[in-house]
Amino acid sequence: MEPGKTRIDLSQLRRGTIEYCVLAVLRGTERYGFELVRMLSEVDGMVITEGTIYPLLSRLRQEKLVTTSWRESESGPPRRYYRLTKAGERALSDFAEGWAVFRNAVDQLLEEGEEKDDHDER
Amino acid sequence: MEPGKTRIDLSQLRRGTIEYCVLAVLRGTERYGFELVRMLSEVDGMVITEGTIYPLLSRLRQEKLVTTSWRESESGPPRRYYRLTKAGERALSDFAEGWAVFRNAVDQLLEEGEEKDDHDER
DNA sequence: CCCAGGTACCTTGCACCGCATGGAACCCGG
DNA sequence: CCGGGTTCCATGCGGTGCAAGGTACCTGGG
Repeated sequence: MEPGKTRIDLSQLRRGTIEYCVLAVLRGTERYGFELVRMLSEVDGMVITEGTIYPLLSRLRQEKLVTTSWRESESGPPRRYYRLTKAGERALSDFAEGWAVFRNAVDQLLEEGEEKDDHDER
Repeated sequence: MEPGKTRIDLSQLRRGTIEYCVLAVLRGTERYGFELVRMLSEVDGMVITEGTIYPLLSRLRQEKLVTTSWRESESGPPRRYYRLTKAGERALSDFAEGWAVFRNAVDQLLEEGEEKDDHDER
């Protein structure tokens, strides 16, 4: 590890949000687990592995936020496709509300009293 | 509780952020634990209790992100005041970076596909 | 004088979830 | 037949928010 580059452990940050990011990606389409890992891994700031997603998907299924259906693949074992339920859609929009409030709270706290260097503008 | 108001458990969301919210509030001033609970509780979306803050503050002290000093109070037991260290300031700004990236990732995922018309402006 | 209630500190234990690890089954090309 | 890609899954550890409970100090009322 280089000094001066104190990387912070951000895995705790992702807690409680990955779940809904998955739901968000499932809006409108069916997708399978491995695909979700690839998709979300490509988003900057969203590291995700199989060890994360499969237990997560099991929980979503158990809570009836998604339904699943097996389908054959031409290049590999069969895939389990996930689709949003009504409850899943509602959970997602509920979360979006809570997220907005929380995000603003954190932004506000981080910005307050930070008027020295401003190199980005929104 | 009204029906149709399915509140989501947001405590998971707070994981890994409260710590830095505390550091943020400590920028420039000294504050004591009980005060921090009251301050953060007033921010919308930031529920916090003593059971959360004291273990958290202990950890911050152990990691040398804050230093403390006892001071008498005129109305009650003595207070332990917390002050940011250099390491604390650095940890805070490191987090702010990571937070911005993560927040944008979540925002992006939540917004995508939320539009009914098929023309985007970005 | 004592005791209820506010202030202020703290510890202990549970629950939750991200992720590392490891494994199974299927297919293909060499 | 063997290695490597794809696709699924289960298990266990570790960090952390929070509820519950405990101590000590001060003030005011009965």
